[in-house]
Amino acid sequence: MAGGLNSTSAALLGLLHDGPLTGGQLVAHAGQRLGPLWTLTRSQVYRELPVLAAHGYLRAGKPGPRASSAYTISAAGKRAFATWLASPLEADHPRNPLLLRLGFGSYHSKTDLHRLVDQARGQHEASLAIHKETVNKLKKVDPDPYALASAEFGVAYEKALLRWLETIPT
Amino acid sequence: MAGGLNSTSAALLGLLHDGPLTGGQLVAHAGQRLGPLWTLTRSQVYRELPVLAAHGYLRAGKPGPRASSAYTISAAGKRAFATWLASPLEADHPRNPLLLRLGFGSYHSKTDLHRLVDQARGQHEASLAIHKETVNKLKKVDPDPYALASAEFGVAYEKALLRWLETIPT
DNA sequence: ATAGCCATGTAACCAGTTACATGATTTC
DNA sequence: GAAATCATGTAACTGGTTACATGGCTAT
Repeated sequence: MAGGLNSTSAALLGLLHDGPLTGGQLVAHAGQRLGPLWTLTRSQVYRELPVLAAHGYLRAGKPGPRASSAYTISAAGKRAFATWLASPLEADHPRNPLLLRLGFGSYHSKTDLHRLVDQARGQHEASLAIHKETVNKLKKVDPDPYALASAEFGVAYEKALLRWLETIPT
Repeated sequence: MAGGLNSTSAALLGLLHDGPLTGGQLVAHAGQRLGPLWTLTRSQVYRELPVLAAHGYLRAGKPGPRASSAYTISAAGKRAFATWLASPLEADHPRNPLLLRLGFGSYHSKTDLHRLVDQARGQHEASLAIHKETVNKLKKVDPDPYALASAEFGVAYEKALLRWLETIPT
């Protein structure tokens, strides 16, 4: 972490801009605020927190119940986060299990291929519904236009995938 | 690997259906045939090959230059691959660095936000061009409709993303 | 024949997932 | 106040990336 933050750490620092949080609270906030856009597991959070503290980006408060302490972001932490925000965008490497299977399409039996497409359709229709709901909720409640844009990406992605799905030769 | 194959191993077994290949050749074939649909590094290949051999899915030939031997898929290997093909589709968990940054959109300066969007546009226009070219090549040369469908997914994905990009509030 | 280059294989590292142990809290 | 449940923190493991060492090939 000499040069820059990894995405997980950056996400944590970002979340802590709104005030001190404990590990558990961070996990919860990440789930809500970053939601399906970027996942973050408990293990990752608890692994990164001490590292960030060691770098002086965070300061741990007094341990509460279960040795859980709230972490506060420092000035250095805010600086590191700002640097990350301005740093070059990492490449997007989508890795879709459906595509791998489809790459071997000619080895599939007709039935297996149909099942594969059906499964994919089911999964992505479900995701589409979730993203649509998120969009609707945000439109009513939250004024942050970027959270809305992210959710709309989800909708666009799922729609594009579903449309493409129907073009697969059977 | 008691129950099923992981995606990497499955990809290797799939590639070996066309005949014995060495580690290096497998890497090359993966790059060509699976291309951007599913990446596979040398390290992964060399790690999985002995494991697959130990399971009896592959049989190593006589070592050639540089201790590289061609691996042949066994009947058990073909069975394992067929089982994998028919097994339930894993979920698709896209994880897009752009979305994470955008999730913190309100912390961006206007200039940084513009730069972010510009970078993303550049990256995805480049990807779109590559996928389009792949589609064109395949249309002329390769008769496999599934390879074509995969490449067309690439095009659809990039187009959807680029269209969405322009809707981001500046 | 040698120098430089490329391909091959290895190893160390980092990120992400799953599964577990145990401390707190609620409920009866 | 005991039992069941839930949240918290840890640890082990798997998958993926990066960086390195060295064998073999090519060109002069």
